[in-house]
Amino acid sequence: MPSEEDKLQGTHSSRGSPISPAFSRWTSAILNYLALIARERFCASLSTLQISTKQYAALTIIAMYGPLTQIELGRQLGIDRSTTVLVIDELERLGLAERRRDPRDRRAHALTLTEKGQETLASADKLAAEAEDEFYAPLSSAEREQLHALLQRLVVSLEREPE
Amino acid sequence: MPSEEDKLQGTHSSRGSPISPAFSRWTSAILNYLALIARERFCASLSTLQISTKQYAALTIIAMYGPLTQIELGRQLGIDRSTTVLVIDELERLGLAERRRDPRDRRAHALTLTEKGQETLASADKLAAEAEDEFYAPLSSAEREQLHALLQRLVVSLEREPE
DNA sequence: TATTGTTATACTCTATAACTATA
DNA sequence: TATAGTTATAGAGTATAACAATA
Repeated sequence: MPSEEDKLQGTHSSRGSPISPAFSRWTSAILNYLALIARERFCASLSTLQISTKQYAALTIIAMYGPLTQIELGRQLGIDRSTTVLVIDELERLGLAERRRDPRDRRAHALTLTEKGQETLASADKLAAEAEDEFYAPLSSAEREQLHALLQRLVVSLEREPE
Repeated sequence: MPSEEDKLQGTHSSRGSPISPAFSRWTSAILNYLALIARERFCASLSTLQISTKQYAALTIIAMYGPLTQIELGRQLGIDRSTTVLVIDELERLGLAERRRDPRDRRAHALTLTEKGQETLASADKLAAEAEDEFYAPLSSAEREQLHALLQRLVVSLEREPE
């Protein structure tokens, strides 16, 4: 949040505690609650691959936009340079990503995925799809698409705002 | 609430950084992103009253269910006993809530709002309503209700689950 | 023994500031 | 001078464990 948003990473599980009816009139309160639960569950699912949601996000960005620098990755993830260092440190330790010297700018690193990184990403994508299927199972296909579309509209509108 | 929900309280503002298109296929990723923005904005709005979203949540619960104990409040907020102490410390310091001895159990505190606390809660409720109106302005009334209903359905389904 | 509130402590995630090596 | 990456450090928010008072 701020990935604060991604606070409450894989730390302590606040599982259980349902949202109080006192807040159910606020759409944003429900939004926050559901986002938390979804994150917790997906995080638990990803733990079988030994990675966090932020690391999964990093793998996704590197695969899609790589090779790219740490600054560029941090921008896509919405995190600081120094935080990016830690994320890549861990991915490199796990053998999922590599830092290479960028030939055109020797200050920068060119980030790429290893073969294992690509495999892990594919597995994580599968887990993500399963987690979504489970989480939105109470809705029909049409309703689920409707929800996605409404949320997407809000995102697009936010990006248009001057603020 | 689960905080985490409320992590990323009013700390550093990562405003700006939009969600990467790389994640837009996941409804839960959008959910997390929107929840973050909504929380940030509401938090900024509440800062005029000198309180955080968690403190606002506490005021709401005390007004609705009070007098109640700190344990009970913590349960409603989804936070630990020790964290509850800090929340109440601050509310008491601001003159918004009071700890009284519960006559039936002298270990416990009976939490109540002061008059100023009730006034602050009313102001905060107004700010919350305004924040919601602004945030969901891109949607029509019908769409906004639809969104709320879909999210509410997910919450209800989650509570039914054995897990 | 169990529970309420409290305190001390530790842990996680993150950012800020200062440093280095390049540019 | 400015920028990419790194490191050391600090802060916010939270939980865990131990304790006193009470049940």
